Amino acid sequence: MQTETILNKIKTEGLKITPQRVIILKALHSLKNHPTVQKIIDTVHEKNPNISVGTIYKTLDTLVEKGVIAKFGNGDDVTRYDSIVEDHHHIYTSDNNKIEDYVNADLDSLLIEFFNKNSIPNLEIESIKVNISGRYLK
Amino acid sequence: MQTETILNKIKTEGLKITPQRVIILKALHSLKNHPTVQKIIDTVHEKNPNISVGTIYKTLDTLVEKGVIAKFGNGDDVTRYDSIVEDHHHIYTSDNNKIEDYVNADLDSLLIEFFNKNSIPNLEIESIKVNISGRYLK
DNA sequence: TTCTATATACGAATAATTCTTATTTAATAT
DNA sequence: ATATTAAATAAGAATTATTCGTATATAGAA
Repeated sequence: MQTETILNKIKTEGLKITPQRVIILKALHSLKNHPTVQKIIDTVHEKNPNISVGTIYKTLDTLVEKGVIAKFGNGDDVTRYDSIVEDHHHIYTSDNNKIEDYVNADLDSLLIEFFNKNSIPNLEIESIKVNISGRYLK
Repeated sequence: MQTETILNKIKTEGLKITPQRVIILKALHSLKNHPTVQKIIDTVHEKNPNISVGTIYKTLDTLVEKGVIAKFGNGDDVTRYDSIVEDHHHIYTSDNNKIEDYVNADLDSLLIEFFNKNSIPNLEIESIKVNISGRYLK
């Protein structure tokens, strides 16, 4: 979702469009690689050192709550934010510590079909995300 | 992996079998549901309040490093430990905050086959884990 | 322009995790 | 069985991450 779309969305939800929110959102969108809070704080503070850390945490929480950004954790104790909420998967590599997006509609269909045929008793599935771990060959 | 198997394994790795390690491992194995560190600490302290928190953290780290237990994070800022390292998937439900294991060999084959046909350039895949989110119908 | 609920800054408080160091101990060799 | 020693532990201090409380500021509505 683009920054503008998100701003509209949160406005619709009855939240105010503040300069802080705009700046934080733009920072998140400029950081392509699933940034940690610290990375977002650093980026925001480069040009706006006056925005408080508490506000950044709170704004991110609010955005997650409104479903316009996502939050996830890997096993490394760092919480990461994802500016994309649309369904997609992640590739983790041991080489670098980047987390890449993996989008593949065929995979999605395959999984949906699988769970249609093999449904889990009483469970209504809301999302299926695949985490691919591996390493890049030199 | 059973406690005994793990003890043998870490012994082979040149680590000492200490009472603390045995107690912590058993606690982890008795807690079926992907416990947080806090839960493990509480369980250990029920009968062994003398085992220090630092030791518990360190022991868990060591076990993860040796690959005999696993560590993962969901988006809720809590690090969780998994006594099972063998490939399996997780079901997250919004209702309760439990995380269930999902084991299905057919799903595994399906995924392996898919990525054989649709390999990701230069990436050697080491593991594929599926996170299923949903809610249980009453 | 005024008004008011909401948002922000600031720093204090809390929680989670790591680090430091003196002491203890498991496992090895004797 | 005992001595030896590298590794492990306890304890709590230090660090880092996150949340909270509150006085002030402000976006958006009237």
